Amino acid sequence: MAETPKLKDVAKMANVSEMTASRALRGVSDVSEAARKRVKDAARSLGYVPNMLAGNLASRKSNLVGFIVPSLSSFVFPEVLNGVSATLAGSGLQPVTGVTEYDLDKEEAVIAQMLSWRPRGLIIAGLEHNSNARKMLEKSNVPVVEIMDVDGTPIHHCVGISHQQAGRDMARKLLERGYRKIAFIGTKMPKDFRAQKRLAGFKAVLAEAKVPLLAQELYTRGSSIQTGRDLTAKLLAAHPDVNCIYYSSDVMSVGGLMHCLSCGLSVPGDLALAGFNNLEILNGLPLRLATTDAHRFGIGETAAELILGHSGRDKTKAGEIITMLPTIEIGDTL
Amino acid sequence: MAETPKLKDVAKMANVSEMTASRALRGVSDVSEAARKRVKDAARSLGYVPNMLAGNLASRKSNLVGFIVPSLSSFVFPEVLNGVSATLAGSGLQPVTGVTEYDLDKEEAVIAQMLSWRPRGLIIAGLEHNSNARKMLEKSNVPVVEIMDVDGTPIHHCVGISHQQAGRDMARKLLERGYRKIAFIGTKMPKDFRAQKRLAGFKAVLAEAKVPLLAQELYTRGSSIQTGRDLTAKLLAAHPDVNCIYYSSDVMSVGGLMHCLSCGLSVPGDLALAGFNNLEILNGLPLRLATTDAHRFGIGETAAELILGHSGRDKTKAGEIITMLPTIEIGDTL
DNA sequence: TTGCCTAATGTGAGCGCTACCGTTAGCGCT
DNA sequence: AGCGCTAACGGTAGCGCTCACATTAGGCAA
Repeated sequence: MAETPKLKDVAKMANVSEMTASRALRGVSDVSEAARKRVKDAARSLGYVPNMLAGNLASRKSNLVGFIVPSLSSFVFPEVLNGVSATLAGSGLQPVTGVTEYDLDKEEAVIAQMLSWRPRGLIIAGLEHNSNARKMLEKSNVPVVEIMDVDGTPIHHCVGISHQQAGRDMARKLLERGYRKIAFIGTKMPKDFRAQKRLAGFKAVLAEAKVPLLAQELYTRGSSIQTGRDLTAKLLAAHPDVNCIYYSSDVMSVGGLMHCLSCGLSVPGDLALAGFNNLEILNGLPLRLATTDAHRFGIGETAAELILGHSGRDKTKAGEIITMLPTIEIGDTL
Repeated sequence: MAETPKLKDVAKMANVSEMTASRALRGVSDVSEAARKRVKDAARSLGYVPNMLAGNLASRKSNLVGFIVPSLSSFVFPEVLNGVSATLAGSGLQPVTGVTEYDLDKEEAVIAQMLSWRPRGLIIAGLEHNSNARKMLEKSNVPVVEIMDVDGTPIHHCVGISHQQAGRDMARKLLERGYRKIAFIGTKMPKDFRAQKRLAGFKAVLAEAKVPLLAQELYTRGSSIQTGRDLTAKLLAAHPDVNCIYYSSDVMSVGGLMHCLSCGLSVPGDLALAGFNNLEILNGLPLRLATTDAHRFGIGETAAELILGHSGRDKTKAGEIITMLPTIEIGDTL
């Protein structure tokens, strides 16, 4: 029993051919109940663990789903992965994670690595890729689901919200509520395309309404409550007239709220706050922060479903574009 | 160019044998610079993507690392995954994620699935497994790193903190600070072994000091600020004399703090609060909550390093047990 | 020259499965 | 009896690579 048992050993023990053993273990038809039972018993008693590498090579498809995101350190992508994982559970497919750090060249490398597994599908955050990456994805025969964002041209499928619209909607909402001294706090990362799109949409609506964006604070590192708090303080110190701040993330707006709490600013009386994502941590705070729901979990679920749905149909058929709505949650801070 | 190009095609184009092409692409020695360049150019111009399934089958080892955790919906495991992913980046290895939902039978299934990939290593949260799972892991020839916890007998390697000690230390700290009206709020999940160990250690020290645990609130769903807030309110309503609460998670203790803020209780004057994990969200709140650092990211990093380190040595050599210290951060709430 | 050594390359022989097709046995029907 | 049909099973030929071992070419000492 030194070596790991192979299918051959199981077959021998069950007195059937390898083929029958293979069918029995995979739950394929054309096997009598008696044989199936013998095979399963043999497999169990030998402690047989199938070799997916061999199986998938022979059948020319794998049970892996690539999941490629810019980061795992925010609250955003882990929750998407959670949705993917929940939907994939029980299907026999498993997600392989790759992180790009908002770098399109790293993304290309990760995509290449993923494709070398001949995965059943690829879930990638964002619609922006460098030209090599696009080419690889297009000629790869692997169904691709681009997630989070729908503002662009997907390769096959796409599930997300329009971040442009999210920005525009929030700007309209703020204007509608009468705010005119508006500021923005967000990430500076030039490769966070979605944050950029939100800001662009936001600014566009303000411009249309001839309302200036009074101030803007940008940061490069990850979002955090502390950063939100510090930048809010800094921004208000420099622009005391601002009475409404739009943040690129809820984590940051929570920091804003904490600043207001600790220095006695009334919200939304003195300062209105709005974030983005609708994170779970917003629940239970002294005030319900205004935000936009980004459907993280649902996007993960839907992306995984799209890939599961690809079993029957042929590979790269017409892509589906599933647009979710960036619903604004008004909360108590506007 | 209908079919995906194979190594054979690259070799033909570069005028070398498959073997030389294989060596050239893998960066193995024994290839002249000229040949290597020709091969790489050919590969690029054909858009060649190697097939890991075939390659790994032939070389009998894969570039996958299994990562098995009970859940992805808390803040805990995504951050561990982040550490794993960060360390693995650039090594050519990639993490495959499996979720067990705190169910040892699901865990067994996930382990079986993972092992069928003949992964380079397996990272599993927790030291508790059912006997089948243990058996599979032991006879699998795959290095196993059990993480988070060190209270138990690891299969090979182990990286984590002692949760018993974390509970004991916090109890001592509370007693030392003079608290005697102590309560606990935590998860009821019978399969969250680590939370149980913390509570056991906590209770043991209280018992030694003959200090009763005045009250205890348990919940079954995931931790959240809202839940922490609600249960704190409920507990205090039933036990107004309690002046110190230990929570099984920081997310919950933040909820406790929010409750105090909103009903004017002074912290720690009226009520002292302590949590567990040292989550990032603790930074920037009105008060720095007391907590214990659980070294999530570091555990992920270290586990991945252990697996990377396994390249040279032989597979299942003496296991390393790496114990990190559950350092208490006193903060402002004790 | 001859021999020996090293660097660079090539040649089978699989890795452990599954797709594809062929075979066999058993049954009901005319 | 002879036919067709289906359920159950098996043999063969790979999947696309890499290992372990040749083999070749060139360089240098004796």
